Formats: sequence, C-alpha cells, structure tokens
Amino acid sequence: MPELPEVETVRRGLLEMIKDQTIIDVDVYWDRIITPPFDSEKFKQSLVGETIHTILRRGKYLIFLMDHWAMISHLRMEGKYKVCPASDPLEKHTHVVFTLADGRSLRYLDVRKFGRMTLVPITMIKDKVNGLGLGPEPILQCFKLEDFYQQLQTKKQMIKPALLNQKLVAGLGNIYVDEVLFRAKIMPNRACNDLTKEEVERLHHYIIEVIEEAVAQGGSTIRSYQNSFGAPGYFQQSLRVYGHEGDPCVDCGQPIKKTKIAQRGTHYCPHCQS
DNA sequence: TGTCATGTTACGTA
DNA sequence: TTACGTAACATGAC
Repeated sequence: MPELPEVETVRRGLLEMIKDQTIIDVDVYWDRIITPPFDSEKFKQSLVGETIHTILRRGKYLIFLMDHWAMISHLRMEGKYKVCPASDPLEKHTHVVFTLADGRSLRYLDVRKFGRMTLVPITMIKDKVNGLGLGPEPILQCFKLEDFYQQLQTKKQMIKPALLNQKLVAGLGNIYVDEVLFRAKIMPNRACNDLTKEEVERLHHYIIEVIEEAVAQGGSTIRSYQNSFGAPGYFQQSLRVYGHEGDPCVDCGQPIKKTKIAQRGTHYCPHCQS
C-alpha cells in the first residue's frame, strides 16, 4: 500500500472514523513495532486516556495528535490500520490494538512487521518531524523547481534511487517513481547531473501531477489480498508501466521492460524514455 | 526449493 | 564526504 497517496488515503479515512475518540486501552502483540525510547508498557501507559484530536501526514508518515502525545507511525511495506467493533476476533498479523471509548478498536496489522510507531511529547512534534530530514511535499506550494534542479546538479547518482530518497522530495516510492519517469520520458538509470533543465522541469511537473491524481483516486491497491479498511485505491488502473512488464506501451506499443536498478524492480519503455 | 515483493536504515567498502 | 552494494527486518505468493 504505502506511498504518499496511500498514506494520505489512510489518513483521511481514519480521521473520519476516529476523530475525537479517546483511547481507553492499548495492547501490543509485537514489541518491535514500538521504537525506542518507548517500550510497549510505556507506550500503553502514555496513551490510555488520550484523545485523538487530528491526524496529519508528512511524506509517508502518519502523525496522530492527542492531548499530551503525538504518535508517529510509518507503515513501511505492508502496515494497515483498520477500525472495527472491539469485540471482533483478532485477525492474523494484528500487532497493536487501541481500544476506543465508544466500543470500537483501532488495529494495526502488518504481515511483515516492518512498520514502526513511536510517541513524541506534543510540544516536541515540530522538532521531531523536522528532524526526520524529509524533502518538500510534492505539491506546487512546497516543491520548488529551482531547488530541485540545483539539488540534482550536485548528484551523479542515477535518478531513480535519487527520487526514492525521501530527502530530495518526500513521499515517492517504487511504483510512483516508475510512473513519473515514464510520463517525463526519462530513463531511470540517467545520472541526475546529466538531466537537462527541460527534463527536470518535466520531472517536477509529473511528480506533482501523478501524486495529485493518485491521491484523488484513493491511491493504488497493489498485491493486496484484502483492503485494509474503507475504500480501496483505484489508481492502479492508471499505472502505465508498473506491473506492466511485456504489455504494449500506451504511447508507442513496444513492450514495457522490467529490470533492476538500485535493487528495485524497475519498469520502463525503452522506446519512449531516453 | 528458490525468487520476488509497495520501505527504510545500518554497515562495509570504494 | 559521497556513493554504492548488501543485509537486515519477516512473511507470503508464485
């Protein structure tokens, strides 16, 4: 699930379901999900009695703002939240359960247990989020073309791993990087400092466009055996290269290729991208 | 049985 | 300092 559009979709859904709910109990079934300096016991003690006032997002991080604490949560590969009656039996791979005052529970499920969550005093949340070292959000107001171009000029790294690095611009993952590079007609193995100003402008434009479209469609549901909660994503129907190895390119009809760049599956059209 | 998989970080090495 | 490869995390699908 989790690149920026999916995390944003989760945020909106959760906010609708659990805004102003008070946590009356917390159970942690896999300790490593909770990151130091908190352990499961301290995590639970801190959260009982807290009310969830709002939920924010920065890059791929969810930020739950409560009375005294903020919870920062990263879904990594397969983390999911769901809200259900507290009496429902626990599904497999349920690692954290927040029991709410209204008889429901917020549950965190994660097949691979890669996701992480931690608490920060509410007064420290700004510093903590700034300390994550994330680049700008991929929206017009935050993501400045000139800064982006200057940053790329200093890197001889390939563009694909550079875009996956959250410091350059926040929120892109493997799927959206492939889609953005396809729309911008740039090969994923091009060196950053070799891109022309025009190419960087296209890249900048399509990063904003793809993320915006994907958010509008509720993200992409890829390889998901079940929808975590609420609406599934529909953007996977709009993916042009990711998951389309061997299919004809929507622009030229040549087969889409798949290779490996920076250890990640990478989809591209050898004819349209250069 | 082996390979692959949406993310991030730590570590060793060049 | 920068960059890159690899492993680690842990499980399931094919």
